[in-house]
Formats: sequence, C-alpha cells, structure tokens
Amino acid sequence: MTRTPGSDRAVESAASRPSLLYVVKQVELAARAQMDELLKPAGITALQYTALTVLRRRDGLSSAQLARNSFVTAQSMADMITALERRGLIARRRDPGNRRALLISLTDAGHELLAAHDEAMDALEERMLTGLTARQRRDLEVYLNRCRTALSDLPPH
Amino acid sequence: MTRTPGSDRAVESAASRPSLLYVVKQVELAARAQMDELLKPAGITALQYTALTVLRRRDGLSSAQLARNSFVTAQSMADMITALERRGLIARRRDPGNRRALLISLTDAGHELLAAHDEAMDALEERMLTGLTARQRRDLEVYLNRCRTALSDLPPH
DNA sequence: CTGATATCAGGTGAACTGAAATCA
DNA sequence: CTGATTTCAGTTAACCTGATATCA
Repeated sequence: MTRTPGSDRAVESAASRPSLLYVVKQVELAARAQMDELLKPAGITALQYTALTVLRRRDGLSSAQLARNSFVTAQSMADMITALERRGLIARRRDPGNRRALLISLTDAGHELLAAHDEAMDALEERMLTGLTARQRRDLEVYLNRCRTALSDLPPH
Repeated sequence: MTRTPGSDRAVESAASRPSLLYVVKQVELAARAQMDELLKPAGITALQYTALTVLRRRDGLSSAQLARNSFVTAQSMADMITALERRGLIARRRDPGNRRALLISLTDAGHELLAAHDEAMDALEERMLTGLTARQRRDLEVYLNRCRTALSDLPPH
C-alpha cells in the first residue's frame, strides 16, 4: 500500500542537523498529504486550495501578488490561475487603475467549494493540535509567524 | 523578477480559516524557496537534500521506509533514489538478512555534499529563528513534533 | 496465501527557465 | 529607459496508477 505514516517506529524520530527546518517540513508534508486526500474528490490540490483561501481573505489580488505570497515564480502561479479560471472557481477583470494588471476574485462556485471544506479543514487542524493546550497553540502560531516574517524580510543572497 | 517575498505589505498578513495549517505551510514554503536557492549550485533540490540528511542520521534505510517517512508512494521515492544513485551520492546493497530489501547508504560524495552545505543550512535556520529566545525555540520544536506525531498516528479518513 | 519490497511502464500536474509584449 | 505584469514556449522533477516478480 501507499502512504502509511506512523507505521515505522525505526524512522519515527528521524532528525537531521537543522532540526527545526526539518520538523517544519515534516509537519507540512503530513498535513499536505491529508489535505490532498480530503480535497481529492473536489479535484483540487492543497496548494490550489490555499490560494483560494488567500483570495477569500483578500479579494482582488493579482497573479503576481499571489505568486510572491506563495514563493513561486509568476509563471508557475499563472499556470495555477488559468487552471482555476477554466474550472470556474475564480474570475479575472482588468484593474481600472492599471491596465496591465488583472484582479482575481472568487466566483460563487469558488466560495461554495471553500465553504464545503471548512469543516473538514478545521477538524484536520484540530487533529494536528491534539496534545497542545490553548496557550501552546497561541504560542505556536506566534512563533511560526515570526519565522515566516524573518524568512521573508531577508531575501536570499 | 521572481521570488521577492516580503515586498508586498498588502499580502503580508494574509491569513485563512485554519490559521495554523496555513502558517505552517507558509513557513515551509519560505524555507524551501531559500533552500532551493542555496542548493541550486549543487544541482540538488530541497527534497533530495532532506532525504540525504535523513540517511546521514539513519544509515541503511530502504527506499520504502524513506517513502513512508516522506508521505509519498514507494514508486515516487524510487525515482528520487535512482537519481541520487546515478549521481553517486548514495549506494545500495542487499540486506544480508532480507534478500528483497535494498539498504541505502550515503557515499563519500554524498557525505561531502552534505558537509559542504551544513554551514549555510545552519545559518538559514538561525535566520528563521531570529526573534525567538532559546526557550521559545525549544518549545517550538516540541510543539511541532507533537503536531507531526498527531498527524501521523491518526491516518486519513 | 498474505503482505512487503522493488521495479517497469505510462501518464499527469506543477514547477522551472527564457523570452517577449504591454504599460505605469 | 526601468520595472512590473502577463503570457507563450519548452523542459524537468516529482508525483501518481497499475502491473509484475520476488521473497519473508
């Protein structure tokens, strides 16, 4: 079979030198695998789902802005955007004040797709946070947000 | 240009409903983008690098064990393994006590490649953790490990 | 017989680089 | 002219499903 996490006691505690980089990646891998599983019936990937949730919060972003937010190239994001547009989950219109930019919004179908998965996603997050107190969850979010900011503020090179 | 995180104040604080799932993904995306940048001269991806670090810690794993550890199918992992073997970074030998399993080890070249990047990876992790005290870093690692365990122990469905 | 490992074949979505057109 | 956005073209790595052989 495939994807049977947690069944290998020998690998369970595998760590590497930069331990926090590693464990962040591990948590993200585990979460993404389960998100993909949840979203498979809807024919959407975890990354596409995430992009849609960003648009729900911040309507009218451009493809280039979304690309920066997801740390991918503008070309890569353009592929995803056209896929989501073809499926009728988003719509684009010219920015009235900037004829080169295209503003992206969720369609009704896009809103419905997100709403249909809110409950399952909340449950997944709750499962991930089992074993953490409310205080620890809050701290975890604060710490991770600081990591995100620190990595974003000092670009490569 | 591409990959210019942190330059969009408007997108900066974008959050979505399952906020912790989202921020974990954001941190991983940011870290992976910078890891890929660091590893590009070596012609290796962040995912391949991570697999190598796992092997450094736990010599003699099989491809199937590595696959479970990374939440991918055995077939997917086999692609990466053969690529790393072709490049001379790993070697495989028959398990003396189990004629169907192939045990994977780093070659000297594999060890050298990892050693050549240890410093930069430590620096990247240090940059990520700027703004966190030693105590907070320790807590963050504990919390993330609990999240990983919780997600692994309760498979999908 | 069952289950795990490895491998082969084939396919796909998702990322990349490079280049070009448009426009502030 | 510079820089940002979008788009086109081509490429690659990273996944997948399905089938098969081997062996504990």
